[in-house]
Formats: sequence, structure tokens, C-alpha cells
Amino acid sequence: MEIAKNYDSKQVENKWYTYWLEQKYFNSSVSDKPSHTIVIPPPNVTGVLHMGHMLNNTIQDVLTRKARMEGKNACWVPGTDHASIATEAKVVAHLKEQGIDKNTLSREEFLKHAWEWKEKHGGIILEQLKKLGASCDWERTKFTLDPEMSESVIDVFIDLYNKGKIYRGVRMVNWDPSAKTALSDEEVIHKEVNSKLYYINYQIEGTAEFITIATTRPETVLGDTAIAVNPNDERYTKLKGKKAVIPLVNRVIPIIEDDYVDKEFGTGALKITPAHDINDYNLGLKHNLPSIDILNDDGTLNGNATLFTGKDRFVVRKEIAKALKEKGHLVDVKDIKNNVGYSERTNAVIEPKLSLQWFCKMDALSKPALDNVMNDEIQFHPPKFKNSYKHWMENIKDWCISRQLWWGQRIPAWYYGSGPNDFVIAKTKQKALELIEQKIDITEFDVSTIKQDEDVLDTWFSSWLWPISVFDGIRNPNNEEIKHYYPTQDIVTAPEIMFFWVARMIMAGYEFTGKKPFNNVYFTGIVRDKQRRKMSKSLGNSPNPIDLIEKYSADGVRVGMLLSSPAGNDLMFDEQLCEQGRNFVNKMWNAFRLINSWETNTRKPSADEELAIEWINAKINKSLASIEDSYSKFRMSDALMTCYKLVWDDFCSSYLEMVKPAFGQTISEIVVEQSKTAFEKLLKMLHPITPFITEEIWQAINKRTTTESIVISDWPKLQNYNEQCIDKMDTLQQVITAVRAFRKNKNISFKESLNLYYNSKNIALENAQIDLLKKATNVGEYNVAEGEQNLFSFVIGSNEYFIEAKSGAIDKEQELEKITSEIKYTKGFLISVSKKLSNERFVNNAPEQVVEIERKKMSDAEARISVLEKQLKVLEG
RNA sequence: GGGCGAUUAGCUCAGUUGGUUCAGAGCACCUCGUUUACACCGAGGGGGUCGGGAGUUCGAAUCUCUCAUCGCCCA
Repeated sequence: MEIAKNYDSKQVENKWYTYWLEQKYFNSSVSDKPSHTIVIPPPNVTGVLHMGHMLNNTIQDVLTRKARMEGKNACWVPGTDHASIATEAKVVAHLKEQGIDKNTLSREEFLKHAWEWKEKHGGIILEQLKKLGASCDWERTKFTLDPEMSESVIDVFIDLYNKGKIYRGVRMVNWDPSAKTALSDEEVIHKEVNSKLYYINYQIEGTAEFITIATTRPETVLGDTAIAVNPNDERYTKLKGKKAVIPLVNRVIPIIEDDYVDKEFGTGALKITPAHDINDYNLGLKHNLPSIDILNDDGTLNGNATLFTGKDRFVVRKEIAKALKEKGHLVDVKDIKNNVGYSERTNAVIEPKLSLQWFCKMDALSKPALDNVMNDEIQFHPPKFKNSYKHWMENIKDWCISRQLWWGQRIPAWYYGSGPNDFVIAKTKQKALELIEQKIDITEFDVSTIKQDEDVLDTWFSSWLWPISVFDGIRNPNNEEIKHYYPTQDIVTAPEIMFFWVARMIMAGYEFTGKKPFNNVYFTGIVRDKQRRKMSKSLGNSPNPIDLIEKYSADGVRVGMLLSSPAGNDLMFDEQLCEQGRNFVNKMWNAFRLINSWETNTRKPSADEELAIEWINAKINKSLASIEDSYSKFRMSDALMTCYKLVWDDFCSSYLEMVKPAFGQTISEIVVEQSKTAFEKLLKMLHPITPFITEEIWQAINKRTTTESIVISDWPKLQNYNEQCIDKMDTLQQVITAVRAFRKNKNISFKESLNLYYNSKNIALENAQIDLLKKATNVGEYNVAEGEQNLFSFVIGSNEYFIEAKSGAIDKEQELEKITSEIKYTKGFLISVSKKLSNERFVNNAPEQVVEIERKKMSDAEARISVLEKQLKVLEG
């Protein structure tokens, strides 16, 4: 068969991915085999693939493919989430471009547009994952707004409500004035920013005196209902019981005392705006203060403000400062750094707002979720994340789950009156009617006035059910699939969403199934650029993953992603890593070309060929053991590096060079078979990481039937191997390196044959080793040294060798210096070892093994010194 | 402000309970090489006071304290 000189990744990747799909290798159904389930962290339905997804999904695919080869029923469930705020914002913006104002649309009309948008732009990301080689069961693809997924969400809402774990109430919530919705605490990002601290004078009622307060939000003075000072603050004792006048609006407010006030901050006098600050709100409750809400939902001022009505809060901040200054109320402005909350999705500055919302109680839910992580029933990788998980869980607050949006699951609350409790929770209007009937006398009731809650649920209120709902475990808790696939095996995600998602999935798992949702949580790092900046669309510092795949092949990019990503560590992404991956793929391809090019004979393998074969198999098994260990600890980059070195250094650089026939010569067919067998093992070990090249070579290296594939081949089993064989080859390798270094130093071409002599006291090399040595170094004669050889010499361990070169004189001075310095080093080493051994406390306290090792070190060093000293004598003549 | 983690070669990182010649890997770098798988290559090589200081120990990259710098999470 003609083999292409260059590996054509694009053609190969398309060919095999199509084949894999046709053969349905990725599809899973309930079976007797143990399940290995991973559910994808659902990306936003309208999102596009970024580097974080590449990393995350490469890891999931590696885990899934390996499990599949190990004979497990591997099931990787793909899907997307509806991303309520983000998607709704996109659709609103899209409509605006077309001249349509969302406010003019009915809910139904808007949702029609939203679904159209989803059909058009949704799922791109899943198509992109196929380019990466993702072995998802695509027939299981789920979307969080699929009817059965939504029904699960609603069922859960009703269940929790009936259990008293969901309630409705007026609370201070995080308001996003851009999206015009409430957010949960987790969706607020606190950033330290440069602000100004405004010092404002309030006149004391009925006097010419003033009290000065300091605030970063002067626009809120219009909603002030008190000024508070610390009761221990002597500066203000005289103002006890007095009242102050709000500048510009001349409203009179009390001056109150509370320990909460920090005497050191600002002037020690605090203005209180209960409607617009959580701390002020709490003080307001305590002191029975009125609350004046001066803001509209979009962040503009309303009629309660009486001034600046209709203007944006930030515009007002500037204008009111100016107005206060003109009237002489603004006495100072200072620069200050403070923390401001921003909306995770819209980046709008969050407004604390008193609002009627739905909440989920967290105290009972969080208990098993905390315990089972702390006791490692669910394992975190790396475990350091248990700390912050614990901290969060122990300080958890109730979860605001309602959103003032349309894109999502509509809250199943039905209102029949205007009282705070005039509602029922029901799946359908019909059900609601029945429930209302039980609560009130329905005979005089106008059914048409029943209204469903306008709001939808937080998207995370869908995704926390994901590992359960994708198997329909909420609606049908005893179905075969949920019994087989759940609990899932691993979840692979970013630490950023530990609270948003991971913690809540664990809560949902225990609450709704009584079981954990997964065994392992693998936290990937964040993909950053070389300057350690997080990759983001706004910075434009993220390469397009699809371009990378075109350039370096999917396998190359996968290797690039895994190369430097130990669990939990951020990945400083550099295209060079993908280049390294591509080079590795190329290396495998060329190893295949070499083996494939061999013409065979029917001779039996020679002793050196047999040694080479025994050795590579020993190396493969030793590496396999190490790889298994790495995978068991989720150390993917270690597993990859072991494979990488095994293929490149051991198989290609050493083994193939050992057995490779001279130009024009044939090779024993048995050796070829053995080489192919070894190579196939390597391909299998690499398959989870580089699926395409391994399939391409595996299919070509031996005859396969039309239904065979490396995808469903058996993962190599660990076999016993001879450790001594590896040691033997290591020693030989040192001799080879020494001879090569000699050539390099003396500038002697490889083509020129050298003679090598050995000391008769050396531990003898076997004939097979000698043959390998000769082949690797172009050594002609290999004989025992006669008498004292005045030649270039070197020592490996305590074995002495001499090289005779036809050209290239020995530099006596240089040799003397080299040997002298070696003696010096070894003697120094010997001294440190003997010191240790003559120390009674060491000999008595250290474990026997350690002492034994030290003794061996000592005798080795002594032997080496004696050899070197003899050499020195000879040289000195 | 509270908590967590880090600091090892130019870069990115390993280094398990303190004990092999333990100071490592990959990449990058330097030198040489167009040998008939691969220059997306081969061979050889240089490079670190393990952030600073102090302590415990027969022995410290590893344990303790302290200082410095950085990062993350929470408020």
C-alpha cells in the first residue's frame, strides 16, 4: 500500500469521525457492563467554542475513550443550556436591530423569536466539538428547555415548595438594571474600583449648624430616611435627638445612633438609604425607618426622588454633585478605592433592591452536600478546592431563583388575588383551579382572573438537575437508564462554577435521588494567555479553536491542551504547545511509515533483536503501570508525557534504531510482527489522547475487518516485565552516549569506524548488547584492552572503556583534567557518604534500607575512585 | 477585612510518608549533522544557593516560624 509522505489530518479526521458515527461506537444503551457516565457541562446554547471548552472537552473525551476501551459502558451525554439572561439579552438586541422593541411584544411573540434564534444559532458549539473528536452519544443530546427537561424543573419546584423549601418574599436582592432582573449572589462579581467619596453637609433642623456625611453615592441622598452616628462618638453627642435636613429637597430626617457605624470611616456620620443598600436596609428595619425607593427598574430615578426624575443614576451622580456644590452643600471630594458589584452577564453595576422574589432555602439542602465532599464520598481533584467549597457551604444564603425574564421555565405559581398568599403552586392551570377551589369559595370567582407568575427560574435551577434529568430521573426515578447510568462517574469543569453548578448539583443529587450525582469532580484550570490574562472575547486574546485544529490537527491541539494542564492549575496557553502536539503526531506517522516500508525475510530474530524486543515490551509495561497510576489520580498531563516519551524516546529513538535494517536489507518477519504488536499497544495507549492518528495507523498497520476499530479495541493489560532488562539497556545506553559524545568532541564523523576496548575487570556485556552497541555507535572492534592503553578513556559506573580513533588525537592535558575533576567529585561524594555512615545516630535511626543504600553508594564510589586513579597513573605515565 | 494556595532551570511544571548520584521533565537555547521514517528530524551540550532569613533533625526543595512577592475565593 502506498503511504502518504505527509499526514493529511483534515482528510483523516473527517473520514474516521464519519465512520465512528456510522458504526455508532459512541452510542450507549443500558447493558450488563459497568457504566462510565460523564455529563457534559452544558455550554450556552448560543455560545461558540472557546479555549476553555477545548480543554474541558478534551479531558472528558480522554476519560470516556479510555473507559470505553476498558470495556465499560461509556456514555458521554452532550447538551446545552438555555442561558436565560445571556440569550434573552442577545435576542432583545437582535430584535432591536430589526427595529422591534421587546416591550411591544407579547410573551408568546417574544418566545417565538427566541426559539427562532435558538434554532438558527443554537448547537453550533456541539458541531464544533465533533471537530475535536468528541465521542459523545449524540443521540442523547439534551437542551435544558426541552419539554421533558423543563417538566423535571417544574416538578422539582413544586416538590420543594410542598416541602417548604421554596418561599416567596420581599428581600433585598441583587438587581441588574440592564437585564432588569434579580440575580443570585453568585452572579454578582465584586471588583475593586476607583471611586469618589463625597462629603455633604446636612443642616441641623432649626439651627445654622451642619452635620457632614461621606458617601460614594450622592444620588441616593434623595432617598435618605435618617443619618446614623456611633453612640460612642463624642463629636456627635450634642446632636442626640436632633433632626437633619436633606439638601436640595429639604426633607427632614432623624439623626439616630447605632454601634454599627464606623467612627473611623469618612466623618463618622452615615446617611441611611434603606431602599438602596443592604446594610442601610437592616438598620432601617432595626430603627423602624421608612424606605424610599427612588429608582426605576432600569436604574433611572423615579418620582419618589422628586428631582432628576427619569435620569440615569450615574448621570444623576454627576449632576447632583454639581447642584450640591452650587448650593454650598458639597464640602469635599476625595478619591477612594471601594468594591462594586457587577452583573456577571451584563456587566451592569448591581443595584441592591427591595423586591418580591422566589427563594430556595439552602440550610437543609447543603448539609449532605457538604458532608459527602468533606468525607471524600465525592472526590475533588485537586483536593485543595474542598476548602473553599466548605467555606461557601457553611456561609450559604438562600438562593434567589426567580428572574424577571421570559426565556426559561415559567414559575408555576398561579395568582387568584392580590394578597401575599393568594396563590397556589401547580403544574397546570387546571390543577391550579382545583387547588384554588380548596382554598376559597370559587362560586363567585372569575376564573379568567387567574394569572400565572410572569417570571422564569434561574438557569442554574435547570442545570443543577442535569446529571439526573438527562436520564429522566426526576419524572421517572426508577427507570432503567437512571438506575444504570447514575451516579455518574466524573464531572469535568472549571473552579469558577463550583458554587453555581457543582455545589448545587450535589445538593440536588442528594435531595432528589438520595445519592451523589458523581464520584469525581475534576477541576480544570483557566486557560490564560502568555501574559496570564484570562482568555476572553472582549480582550480578543483567544485563538479560534477551529483555526487551531485546521493548522495543527485535532490530535495536535488535544496534545497541546493536555501538555501543561495539571488538574486545577491554570494553563498558560501558547500555540507552540499545539505545534509540539502536531510534531508528535508527525513522529507517530513516520514511525508507521518506517515499519510499513520494511521488506521481510524468514530468518529467526537474532539475539540482539530479541533483546530489543524484550526491552521495548518491558518499557511499555513499565510505562503502562505509570500511566494507569497517573490516570487514577487524574494527572492527565503526566499520563500524556509518559506516553510521549515512550513513543518518541523509547520506541522511535531507541527501539526502531536497534532493529532497523541497513539500507537495502531485509528484516526478519518475526521482528516486524513483534514491532507491529508493540506499536499497536502504543497506539491503544495513545488513542484516548490522539484518537485520529491512532485510528489511521491502527487500521493500516494490520488487516482489519470493516467493523473493527481502535475505538472499541481492548485497553492493553499490564503484563509482568523484566526490570533487569531495562537496567541492562540503561547501562548500554550510557556507553553508547559516551562514545557519541567522544565523536562529537573530536569531531569524528559517524561514518568513520571506531574501536572500543574494555577493562577485563568490567562487568561483561552480553553479545547481544555488544551487537546493539556496535550498530548504534559504528564501533568496529570491541575487545578486551591489552595491557595499559594510552587512549581516550571513560568510566561507566566502575566499568572502564577505551576508545581508539583513527583520527583525532588524544589531548593528554584535557584527559588529565577531566579525570582529576571526576576523582575530586567522587571523593567529595565519598566523604559525605562516609560521614553519614560513621554517624551513629544515622546508622541507628535511619531505616535499614536507607543505611544499606548508603553502604552501596560508598562501595560504588570506592570502586570508581580506584579505577579513575589507575587511569590517572597511566596517563601521567 | 476574612480564608485558601503558591514561589524549584529562560518558560510551563513534577518532586508522594524528610533519606538513592535528588535537584528532575517537556519546551526553548547552544554546537554539530542534508545516514535511504521523520529538519514537524537526529546526535551531543549548557543552564537552578529549590523567593529571603531563622529553627527542628544525623539528614530539609520537603517540617516549624518569620519576612517578601504573587494569585484565587468570600465579604
